[in-house]
Amino acid sequence: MGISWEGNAFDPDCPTRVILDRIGDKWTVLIIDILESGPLRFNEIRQAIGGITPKVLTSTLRSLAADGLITREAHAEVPPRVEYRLTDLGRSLREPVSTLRRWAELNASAITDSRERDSGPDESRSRRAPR
Amino acid sequence: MGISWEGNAFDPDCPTRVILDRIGDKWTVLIIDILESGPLRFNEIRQAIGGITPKVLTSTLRSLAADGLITREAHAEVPPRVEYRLTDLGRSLREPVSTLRRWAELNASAITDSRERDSGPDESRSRRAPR
DNA sequence: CAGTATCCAATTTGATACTG
DNA sequence: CAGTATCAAATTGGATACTG
Repeated sequence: MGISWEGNAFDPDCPTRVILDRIGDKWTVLIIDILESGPLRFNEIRQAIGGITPKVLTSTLRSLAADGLITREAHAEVPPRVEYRLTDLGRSLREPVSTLRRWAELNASAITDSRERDSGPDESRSRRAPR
Repeated sequence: MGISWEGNAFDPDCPTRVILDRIGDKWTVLIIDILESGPLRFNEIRQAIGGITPKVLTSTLRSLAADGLITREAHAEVPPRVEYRLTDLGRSLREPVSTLRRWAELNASAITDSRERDSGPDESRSRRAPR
């Protein structure tokens, strides 16, 4: 209904806050992207991403599954085989994220230019604004 | 243009990563929303939001200004008056964020239901998935 | 008014090693 | 293979007090 959550960003259960937290996560969007082309196993995801430790991958995957964005299917075999698959809900998230991505790419230079102006023309280039 | 940054989520300078980091921030979206209706002063923003400490507000505002999403105008008066104002770039960000917000609200119940299913029907309700 | 300065607690992230 | 267990490092967030 028309209930406005705006201003409720403090509430960790506000749907907007929930999804903002998810996609703000370093790995979430990447994992969703990777799963788009089909289900993958734990180590396949791990290698596809590179740089993620098993612990972090596990917790990210769990969060995604808890929110219903992906499913986890453990096949009772030996050696074990577990497949992670994007749900329809997870797939549907790609569209709004793409919108954001397009905005980001379209305005990347504006942001970069602003940052350079901000840090000053003759300042060390390695510096970046605090986040 | 066609250059794909997908898979470059590690690079903190990847435009998508940049914007995902920004809007994933607890206060950013809220501040942008609040500034929509007109420029505000430091303490006006602070009170409008509530719960943010000056230190955090300062750094958030600095980041936003560095990326060109808002401007900071200090008027040489006493007592000092500083106005923060949304830039066109900042305003333009509201649309993709709204798309995301709509998705979140549309799918909030699906996520909530999934979480409940995930934690089990008879488990403590205070628990939430790790993020 | 619009911040800054300190300090601290909590959360995250990761490296590394180990196991059902 | 698909994780878990530990531990350490780093990044935040916030409380509180003070200042140009």
